[in-house]
Amino acid sequence: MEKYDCLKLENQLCFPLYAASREILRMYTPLLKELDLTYTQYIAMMVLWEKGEVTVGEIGKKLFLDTGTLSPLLKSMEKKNLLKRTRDSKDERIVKIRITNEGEALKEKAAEIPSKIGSCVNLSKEEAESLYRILYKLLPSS
Amino acid sequence: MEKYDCLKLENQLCFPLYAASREILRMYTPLLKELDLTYTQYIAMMVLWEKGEVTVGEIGKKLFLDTGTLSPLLKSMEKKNLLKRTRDSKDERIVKIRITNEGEALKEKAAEIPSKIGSCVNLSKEEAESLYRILYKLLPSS
DNA sequence: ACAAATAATATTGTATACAATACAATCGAG
DNA sequence: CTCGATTGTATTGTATACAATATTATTTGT
Repeated sequence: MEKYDCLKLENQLCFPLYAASREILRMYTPLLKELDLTYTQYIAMMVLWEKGEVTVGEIGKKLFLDTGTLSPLLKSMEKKNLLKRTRDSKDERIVKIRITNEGEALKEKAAEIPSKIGSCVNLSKEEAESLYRILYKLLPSS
Repeated sequence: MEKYDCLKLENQLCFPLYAASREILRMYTPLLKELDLTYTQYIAMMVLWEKGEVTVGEIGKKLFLDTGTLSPLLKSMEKKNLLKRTRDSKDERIVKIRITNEGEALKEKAAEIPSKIGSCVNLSKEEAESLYRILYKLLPSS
């Protein structure tokens, strides 16, 4: 092993992770476009579909995104009537994000997306499970 | 399995892929800052450290990035004297990217980065190999 | 030879990401 | 009680990403 071999792309673990992530995002784009959502908006909606109402901070923790990303994202989603932002009356620092009926309705169409993606991704069940498990080891356990 | 269970974050394969990718990028950021590089610039340098001279299109193919990302990236790297851009005299459509001495010199410092990252990532050898193999299955085989 | 197709790169427009900073509201030790 | 520390969001600045479009140069069919 040469001194600089570690700097070759094919010897890096991070690079295929980065590239595969973008590759899958690109697969989602045309499907999500039919719902007028981006991928980031889609996973934010996932939190709302499950919880109904959450704070900005809770979304950030779940998605590993900071407010620099979320603030403008949530504002643009409010403009599209997917959610409503309101300051908590008890603690004015907190902004509560509540899903609207329109946002809730989108769930129906969205439910078709995962299987469409699944059929494009060519992994065995074992590989998918293994990938899932290893990826979660890379995330901060909180 | 409920109809909407597929829309839960924890049942998604794409989400941990996306989150883990960003997580690792964040680990690189402070290390690369010492070299005044971003991660995208770093992997572009990897291509140059290995090849010396390549076309824009070749970099794009290797990194799975399109010209909308690469054009401004390579221009800013030229400003930092890491590389030189020149039109091919035989085919004026092609822009050749050639590493400079300054860019070549950076290789020395960069060689320390992979091991530093490796020591932060808590995967066994088997897990790392498995992850690597599966991720490459997600990339277009070209 | 030359118009149409193709190829390589650049530009534009939109949407993230995230570090750094700011700021307002609440908490907590003394 | 009160002021410094902490918390929750927002803003700013910089750097990607990528779809869509444009531009310029070669290639190709006839």
